Amino acid sequence: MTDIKSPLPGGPKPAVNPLFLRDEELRQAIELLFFGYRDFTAEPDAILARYRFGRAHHRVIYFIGRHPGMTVSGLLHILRITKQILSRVLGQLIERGYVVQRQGTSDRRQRLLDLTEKGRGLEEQLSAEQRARIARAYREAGGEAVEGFRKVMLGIIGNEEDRARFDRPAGPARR
Amino acid sequence: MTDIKSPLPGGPKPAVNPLFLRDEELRQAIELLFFGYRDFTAEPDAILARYRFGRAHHRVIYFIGRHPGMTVSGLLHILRITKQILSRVLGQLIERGYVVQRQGTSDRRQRLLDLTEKGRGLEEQLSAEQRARIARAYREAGGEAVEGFRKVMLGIIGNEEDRARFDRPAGPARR
DNA sequence: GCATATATGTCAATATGACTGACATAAAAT
DNA sequence: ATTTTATGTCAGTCATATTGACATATATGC
Repeated sequence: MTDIKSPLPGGPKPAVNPLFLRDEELRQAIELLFFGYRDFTAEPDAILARYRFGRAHHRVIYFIGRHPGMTVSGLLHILRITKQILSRVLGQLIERGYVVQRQGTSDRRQRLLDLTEKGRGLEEQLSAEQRARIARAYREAGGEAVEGFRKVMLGIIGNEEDRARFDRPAGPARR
Repeated sequence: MTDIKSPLPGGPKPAVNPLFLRDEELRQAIELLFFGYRDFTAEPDAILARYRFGRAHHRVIYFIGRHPGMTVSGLLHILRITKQILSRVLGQLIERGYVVQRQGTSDRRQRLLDLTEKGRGLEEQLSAEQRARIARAYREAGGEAVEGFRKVMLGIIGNEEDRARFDRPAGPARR
């Protein structure tokens, strides 16, 4: 697109947006993220409401499901919330039988967290909606677009540590 | 880059994962959105906190700035919140001089909303951080990736009406 | 072994964002 | 003239999130 860098093959003067990253394009990106995230979270939120859970419960369930044996401090680090609010949300999930704790073996101060069967059921139900939405979007956009989406999203994620999660540990394994 | 569409120059069989949309890839997308949105909103949130405003104030300021003369019901429709909470947030913004109301001309029941100079100043400050983040990500990812990002995000946005906002009313004006 | 640091938990106070439900007013539409 | 629409407001409730203070158990360093 927009051939900056390529010196315009003899045509009339460039006239193509000299800045390229113009305000309109950047604002559209802001809005894509806003509307996208709004819609991306709407369905799980509706399910959660039926359980009298909130979005925070979803995130906790999601990451424990993704990383069984996750510690409390691991969750705090990912979610960037305070231990007080995590403690409450986690306490509710444990009390209602979605999550279990066990003591760490090498460090017995740690509480290792796992989903119960019930927890895996809810996790599946919640993320199924999101996976279906992504799958549809990916399918319609095509493989090349998906690569572009990943690149841009990785660029938006600020720190290297978080980016490192996406080194395709079990990714599409293409090539 | 990445020459799909060009039919693989005589190479060995495609062998590209038959399912392609596997669970791992979809979960990575979920996490890209989670981490991306988290980082995307972190800086504005920090600025807003200094004004004792919240994310809701940001969204209201953003969309009024984007669409001067926006009505209350227009905001309600975009933000998908109740009039009660909008009324409170909007009231605070008006009271503190960031937004002004004027009566609609064709329909005098309407309150048309605009940013004041002060409001534009704050809007600029808030979205500058986000635009800089996107600009960096776009620049690093390249134009083709940006197109892919847009395609996928549009796919994630559920309804046609919201998607229609992105018909490049003033987009890159390519071709 | 003692001191310190870390992992976790808990009590309290506070703010924001969001909801439902009920009701009110002004103006437009039929 | 009645009804509908655009907006606003009061009241109650809940989830998410904060800061600050303090407690306990366990590791770790010296």
